[in-house]
Amino acid sequence: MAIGDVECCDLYHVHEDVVQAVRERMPEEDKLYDLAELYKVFGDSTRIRILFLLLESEMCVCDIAQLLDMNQSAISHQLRILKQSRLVKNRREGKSVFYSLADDHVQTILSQGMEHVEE
Amino acid sequence: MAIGDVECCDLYHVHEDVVQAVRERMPEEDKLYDLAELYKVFGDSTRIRILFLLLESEMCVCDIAQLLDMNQSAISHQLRILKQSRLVKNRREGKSVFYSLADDHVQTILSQGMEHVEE
DNA sequence: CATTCATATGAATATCTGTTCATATGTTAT
DNA sequence: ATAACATATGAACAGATATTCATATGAATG
Repeated sequence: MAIGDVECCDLYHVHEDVVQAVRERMPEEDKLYDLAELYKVFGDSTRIRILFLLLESEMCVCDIAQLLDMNQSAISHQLRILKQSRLVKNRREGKSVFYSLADDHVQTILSQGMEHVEE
Repeated sequence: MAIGDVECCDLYHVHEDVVQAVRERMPEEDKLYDLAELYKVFGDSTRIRILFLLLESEMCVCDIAQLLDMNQSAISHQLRILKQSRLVKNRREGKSVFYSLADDHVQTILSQGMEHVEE
């Protein structure tokens, strides 16, 4: 048994070259972690609904809260998470703060996922 | 103030036609919920790592557990979740059960997300 | 048929996460 | 400056979730 082989199921199902290939082609741990973190942000129906609203037009916190029938604080907390992930951006106009999607990428990811769900 | 208008921020930021447009173009609640559920599955680094392993080749539970240095039970639980979401499929070969990606869609979603992360 | 090995599953637990409540910050107008 | 309004934020709580442990199921082999 060569170094790098994986002993498994009391047999050697996976040979050294395959293990090497898998290990080499696996992205770094950090990237996989970040990727999971990104999906986690999409993985909440409140945030998904916010994103779909913003797909239509920019909105202030109060607009979103009313359209989703939720309280202002909850929306504000979620917007903070969305902003930290750079999925939305905001601009202040007087007392209001208007949120919009950060870039086209968000729309792409959403439609991609929607395709899968609609299958 | 017409029916359908949203009173907001003590002003009428959103007019009836905009509200109507947003409401009409919003996907159904059920779909948004399902979409969030889908992303939730991708939103865990153990499951992400499993998916990236399976991108390379099909593997039995034991292979995966060893490659990820986790115990068999944990992997089995996660594979169950992945299978319920139809992201992976499996086949039995003797005592082993081999898992693989359910379809090309999974790969597309993964690479899509990875693009965003790598920006 | 009993044993061994691979996988699945239920219960328990510790951790994480979303919402609410109370309150702070920041802006406008009187 | 003070009042009124929009938003942000911290603490607390309830509900969800990933992992572990113990054990069950299922298949091959002597």
